[in-house]
Amino acid sequence: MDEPFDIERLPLHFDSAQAEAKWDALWSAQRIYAWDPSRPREETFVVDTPPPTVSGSLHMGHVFSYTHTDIVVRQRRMRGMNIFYPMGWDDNGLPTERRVQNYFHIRCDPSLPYEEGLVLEMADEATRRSSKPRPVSRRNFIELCHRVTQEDEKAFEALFRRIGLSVDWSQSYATIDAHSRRIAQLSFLDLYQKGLIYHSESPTLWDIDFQTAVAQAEVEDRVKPGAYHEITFGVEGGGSFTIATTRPELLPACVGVCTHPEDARHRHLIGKRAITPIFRVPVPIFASELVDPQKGTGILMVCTFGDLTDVEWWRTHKLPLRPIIERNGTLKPITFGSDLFPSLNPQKANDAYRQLTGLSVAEARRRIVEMLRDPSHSATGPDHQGGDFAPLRGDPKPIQHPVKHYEKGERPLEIVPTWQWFVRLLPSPELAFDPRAAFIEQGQAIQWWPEFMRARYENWVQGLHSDWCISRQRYFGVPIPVWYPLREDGSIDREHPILPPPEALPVDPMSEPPPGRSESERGKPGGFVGEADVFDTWFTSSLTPQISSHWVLDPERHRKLFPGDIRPQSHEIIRTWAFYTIVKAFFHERSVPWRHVLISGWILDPDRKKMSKSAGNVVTPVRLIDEYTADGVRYWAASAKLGMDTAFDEKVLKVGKRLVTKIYNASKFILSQKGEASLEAIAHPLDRALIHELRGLIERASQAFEAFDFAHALMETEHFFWSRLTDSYLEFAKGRVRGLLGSKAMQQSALSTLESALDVLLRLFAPFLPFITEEVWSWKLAKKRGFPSIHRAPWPEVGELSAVPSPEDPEALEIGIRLYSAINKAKTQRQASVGRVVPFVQIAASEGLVQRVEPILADILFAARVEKHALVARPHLSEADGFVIEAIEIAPKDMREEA
RNA sequence: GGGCGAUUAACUCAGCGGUUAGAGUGCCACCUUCACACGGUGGAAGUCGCAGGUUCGAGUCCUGCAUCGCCCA
Repeated sequence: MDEPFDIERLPLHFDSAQAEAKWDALWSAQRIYAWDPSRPREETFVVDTPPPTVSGSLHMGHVFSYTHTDIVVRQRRMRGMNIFYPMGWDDNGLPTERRVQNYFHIRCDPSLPYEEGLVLEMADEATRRSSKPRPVSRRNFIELCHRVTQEDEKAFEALFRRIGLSVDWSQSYATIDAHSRRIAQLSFLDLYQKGLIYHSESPTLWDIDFQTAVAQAEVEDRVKPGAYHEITFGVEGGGSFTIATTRPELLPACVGVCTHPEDARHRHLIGKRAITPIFRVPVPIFASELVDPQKGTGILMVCTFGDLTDVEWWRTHKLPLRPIIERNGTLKPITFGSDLFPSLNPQKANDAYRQLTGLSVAEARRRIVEMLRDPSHSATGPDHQGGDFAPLRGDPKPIQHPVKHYEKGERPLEIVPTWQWFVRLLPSPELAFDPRAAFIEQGQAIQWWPEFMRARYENWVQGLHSDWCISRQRYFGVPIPVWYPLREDGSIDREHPILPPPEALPVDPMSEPPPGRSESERGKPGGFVGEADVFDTWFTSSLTPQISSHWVLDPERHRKLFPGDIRPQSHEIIRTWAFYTIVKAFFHERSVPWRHVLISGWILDPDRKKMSKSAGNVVTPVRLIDEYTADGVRYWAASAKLGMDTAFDEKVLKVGKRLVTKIYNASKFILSQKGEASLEAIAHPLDRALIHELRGLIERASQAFEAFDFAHALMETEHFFWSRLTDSYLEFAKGRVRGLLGSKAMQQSALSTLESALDVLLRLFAPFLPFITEEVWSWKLAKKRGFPSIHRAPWPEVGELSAVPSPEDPEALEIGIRLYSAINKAKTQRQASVGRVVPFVQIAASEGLVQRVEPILADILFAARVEKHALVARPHLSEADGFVIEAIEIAPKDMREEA
């Protein structure tokens, strides 16, 4: 940077790899991207960066969206904003646990004691196949999770640096680090105090493989094959009816029967009691609008629990709770003939149920279907102890139906009553307002880019049907900061949880005693137990603005950073990340978390499938950066507008690299010219026309950035650079620049125009192509303009060119291009290169055009290597006809030296 | 089933009420040219998904339909 610029020393080709490494190191060393905490909020631009899930590798989808953010950030920085652009790592949660289990071939067994100094190596494939996972203690497991994520974070940072993200790395956080744990636990205490959190044993969506609760936002419907089983029930006092169910194995959990109030087929049954087959349990028959008379037989059994409607009926009709599914998805032992499980024939019921105990849901279904084929299990007879026909009517009818799955899970979710913590999202007597209406309002106070993405958010809020279950039965997560007293009989008193004071956070209730108690009381009657559950990862991730702003811990910093300016993210997590973040900001401070949400689209493979690790169609970035340069890769990302899914196409990267090369070469030429450039010297009509057009470009590019339409700004800038500057103006100016044409003043005018235009264009390109622009800037302009880094130089403004008067003919450049093209075309059609000398050309045009081209004619003809010419006005030509080459002579190749 | 988006040249995309619809890539022809062959010049290439409608005028607005994708049931 200190070396004087010397054209002779510049290599023919731009060494991008060397330059990228050099600038990354220099930017770091000079803290170009550091946030300045002393500047006020109005001058600050705050980014709520998505913390990537640290899962081992980044693909082009990541590069795509992170580059979008960086482009916006870099432009704002050049506009003088004090940028707060942190990086977070989302390392807690299931993806990390799964990766760590697989990496070391281990599983967590919380009953095991901690092994001091446990060192494990990555397991090889043979070990994974031949042996069972090694059990490790909870604490060892968590330590191993930390180890793996720290390695992953390094790899992620390296890649993010390679693509030139202007992140302030000193502001990094991890969602599992002590600071994030403290903020998450503070959030819990605050919500608890505000009555927005409650603890209850209630039916919860439950993944039987991961054995954890999941929230509505993590559930997805998958269309799976199933079958309607038509099963005949008896009726107390005589009669029968036939229900249809896809889950016959839940028959022992049946607590009621339900039909539509208007359904004439079943209206006579309402108010009576039905008797279930096999188990002979009397259950009430009631009516509900929620029943779809078109589905199945129009009458159905209500179980605890087959689906979420069952939960609703169970609540509203105060039905008994008869859960039969264990947390691992098998049928638990139960005894009929008890208060909870009544039966008209307990012995038969228990004989039957015994065959189901311990079976998986799928196995139990097959077994119970066999039983239902036996007429002796029918409850339709007068004493309900058998009947004339089997309860199962005909064969099950196969259907395709949506089944709820955990988004990361394989087997269908069950609904299991468990103790869980919830954040209120639905209206309730405890709240003075409808949270959903408030969330919609908050969404409207935020600007969504593109605007239509707001509909995704509103759809989600309107469809909310559950409070937010925030507890997870996992290990690597933020602990829920709660203990429970143990009664004298050793039972857990969940009604009186013990919470820590805010200053004690973060706490781990599994390894620390509550305030004022001693660890020796743990697990003893009269003592306490720690809450073993951890938070849903979204409970922490929804606090990224507060984690960055040090909410509660540093009010002054918080005021400078909250609410933020932009939240970049992708559209599939509007219902989770965007939604929960809005919820938290509203509940904690009645505020929006940020002013703008920027939604990047997806990168699709050529088959238009989303590029994702699980789909196995990822393209890894490093090879592409090596081949097309970091700027080239960024060019590709920058070419796509926000919200638009884009098919991955390597051709676009190639174009990016071509642009980088062109900037390098054109800059080399322009900046190697001798002489002092100044705006005041710009006097030639062509020069003033170029500057005039440049002012228009600055306006259009700046406006595009206001609407976060960086792709448009890039397109405009690129087009100007290529077609106005390098393809034409640069050629027209060469005669004067070399002193071969016109006066000394006109030479000054040309080189001043070139340098000024390059100066502006480099700055317009800088947010997109940070490496090549910084490289070129450093040659000469850095010192001359007094901004050592282009990324701290001012974003171009029209006003900075005000020393250059408007051209008399604003279209002078356009007219020049038309003449130049006409001559080039004539040469090409005669199979001559554009470099060939033209001893004579006769050009015809309209009278008006002839007059307009006069002031610039010499420059154009020089560029076209014309020696003698005749320019004639033809009355039959209009200005739109342009220039007509009526005659042209082209010199032989070897004459070009004489030019 | 409800909501949202996409559908423009072989490919990737601009254009979103106003003259014969654009760019880049690819293709074809030509050109080593003094910043650049990691170039340049020129060319061919589209009934703007389909059908109606509004308008003096419609890829551009409206209504249906089709196909693809996403979100939600």
